[in-house]
Amino acid sequence: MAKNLVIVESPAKAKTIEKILGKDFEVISCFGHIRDLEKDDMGIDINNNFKPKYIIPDDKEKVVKDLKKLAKSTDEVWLATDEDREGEAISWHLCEVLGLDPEITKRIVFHEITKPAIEKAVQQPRLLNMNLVNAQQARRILDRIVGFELSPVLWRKMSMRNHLSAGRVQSVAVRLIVEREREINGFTAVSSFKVEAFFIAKDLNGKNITFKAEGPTRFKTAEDAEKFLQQCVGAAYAVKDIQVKPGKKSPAAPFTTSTLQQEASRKLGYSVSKTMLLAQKLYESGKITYMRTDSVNLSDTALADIQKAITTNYGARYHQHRKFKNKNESAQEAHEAIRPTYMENASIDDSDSRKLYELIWKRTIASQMSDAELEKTIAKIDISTNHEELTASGEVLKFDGFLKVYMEGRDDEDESEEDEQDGSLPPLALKQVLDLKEMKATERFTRPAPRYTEASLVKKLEELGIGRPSTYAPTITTIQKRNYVEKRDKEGVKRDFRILVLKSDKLTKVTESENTGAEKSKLFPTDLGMIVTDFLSQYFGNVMDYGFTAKIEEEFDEVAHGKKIWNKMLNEFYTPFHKDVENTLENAERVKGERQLGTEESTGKPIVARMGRYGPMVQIGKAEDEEKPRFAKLKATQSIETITLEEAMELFKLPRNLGKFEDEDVTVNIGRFGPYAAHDKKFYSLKKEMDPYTVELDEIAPLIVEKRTAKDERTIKVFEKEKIQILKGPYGPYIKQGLRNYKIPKEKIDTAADITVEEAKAIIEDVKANPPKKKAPPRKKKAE
DNA sequence: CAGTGAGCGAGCTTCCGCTTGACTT
Repeated sequence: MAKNLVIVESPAKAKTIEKILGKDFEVISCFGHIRDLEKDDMGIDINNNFKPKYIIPDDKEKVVKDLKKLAKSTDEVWLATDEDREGEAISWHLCEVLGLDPEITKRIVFHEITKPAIEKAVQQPRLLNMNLVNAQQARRILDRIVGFELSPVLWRKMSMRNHLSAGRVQSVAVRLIVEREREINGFTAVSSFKVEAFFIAKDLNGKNITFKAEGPTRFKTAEDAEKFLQQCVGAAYAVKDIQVKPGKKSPAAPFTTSTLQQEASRKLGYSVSKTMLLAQKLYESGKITYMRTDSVNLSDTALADIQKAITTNYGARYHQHRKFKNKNESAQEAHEAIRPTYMENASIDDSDSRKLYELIWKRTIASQMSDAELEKTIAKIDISTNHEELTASGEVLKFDGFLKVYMEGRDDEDESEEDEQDGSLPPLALKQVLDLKEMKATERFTRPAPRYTEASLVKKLEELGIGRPSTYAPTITTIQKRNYVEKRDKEGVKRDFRILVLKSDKLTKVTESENTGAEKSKLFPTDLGMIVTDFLSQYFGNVMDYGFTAKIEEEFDEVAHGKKIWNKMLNEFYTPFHKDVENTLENAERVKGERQLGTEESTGKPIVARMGRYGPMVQIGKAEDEEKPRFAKLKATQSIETITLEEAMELFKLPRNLGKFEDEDVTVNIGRFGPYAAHDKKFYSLKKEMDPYTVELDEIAPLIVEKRTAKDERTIKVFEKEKIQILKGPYGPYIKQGLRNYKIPKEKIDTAADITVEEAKAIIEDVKANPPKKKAPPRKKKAE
């Protein structure tokens, strides 16, 4: 047994550190937090100065048991959890649980897993910082209060009330998406005319090439643009001025969790959870450093390693030492930036994670490479018939620098409308006369801000200081699981635009069309998300404010610096917050999100769109009317906020009766699992390309026949009387009786077709007697 | 698998931030 026990958070880290520290040290992982607030009564004694009640969660009991055993049989325990608020708290919980004295237990910290950093840390142990621990407790308790007081308000006040939730992070994330959607819905595109002239000139080899020059202004109307082009009839064009300016581009900082998620989304099309899953794999196999980090820092050993790789691969001229500073104030920088552990591996074998690894490798390398050097040329071109001038600009790369390896991607949000890459210009001389090929005035439209992708939402949250590297991916999963937000594509719509062309002194007009507004894999708010957001914003404006987290983070910092008492700070938050909760429970009406659409022509009955118990719907007539109201579910892409009366009426065309097949009616409707046809008490899902509003009987009939034969193929054997079937499933053959399925024992799988009634019955009895183990055991009620 | 939609109200749900495994009726 080693003399010293070092406890870290991550097992992969434990392995590496143990190698560095040698045989006197055993390094073990506690797998993150080992205690959490109890769930009953929120786990907080609010009337007793917010005294927390901590328990060891079921899935941590084994870890804690092992830690206790090791701690007992060792001379000294060292706490080496991460150097941030959470890490400090984990160390304190370890003291409490393992019976260590926080006044003497050695606490060590390092920001990088390198031999010098760790050896240095061991030589300079400190003690637990209780102020920092208290800041963490305040953070934890505040989040619990917000979550566990707001969620029940939703259960009481929403018409759909199962599994709803609210929280400091998730509710603001949903709000961002809701507000962006409304911004887009309320946006009106304005058009203007952009003038481009195409000239011909000789390049260095004497070959004619075409280059582009832009007009002086954008014209608001087609008339103004036409007037300008008319003025250019018969004009001569000459170069009036040439300016050449040097320029440069610098590489981006190495990856943090958030920038990795953004780039993997832009360049590889990965969801944030896919990125994190692959990064975890790379980390566990020792290929990259820790993947949940907000730091852009690189260790000295890494810097030396990177310099070597650059010099070997590209030459010394391509290396430039850089130190990046974090732009983000909320960063806690407990780790390094995300980088390969060994720069000599430019790629790896694993096919799943190779692309992500190469992205990390390139980004890391590029971050220590020279600037790219450019030469920007701007030429002004005179028009003889008026006083206006045209501008041609070109950019030539003089030295590629970091661009040899890597260029950061962009979100459409950052792009201005004219974002075409400037090409190179032919050599031009002052007063040179130019041949005009043609001049065009093209109608262009302003665009609303794009909807968020998962990754651009993470970027926004990070800017607001909301959430942490370990929670970005789970938060995005949560708001989708709660059905506040959904990820989907949107088809664009066709739009005409006008072009005026001046060629050989003749003006012509053409109209072309383009597809606009198409989006792929974007986040859309659901009706539920909008209604919940509106409700929370109305009654809990403070928590829903985009600056709320930043504000309380400042207070947590004050606690961490000993300038504020943690429970006093909590009390200042809680008193008004809880008053809002009580007031809302007492006074707020149940929310239906109702919107009037108009009246039904034939009867004069009101038509509304609203939230029902099973989702958004439209309703004709009122509940208190003599005749029952009619209901119809909204389609997946429709929303209460934007549906029109015409679209609503269309929904009432279902169910449709298509006529008879084999003497039974065939009806078509949309159910819980999408469009289906019903025939002879059986159901058939419609194929994706079939539209339930227009589909015909002769398209449904093959569906019915097809399902019958598929069922025959799936069936191995049937015992009619006992209602037992032996069927072929995706995991192999199984037995079905009534609605329940039973697993066939391994030794009989291959001869499933030979199973007799008696054998099948025996298997069923056997499974019933020894039910298969469930994934998660049912929650234990305390026996005390 | 594929009805529903009012109101009453059993008993249920819920947060954020640290960390990884378990698992195919």
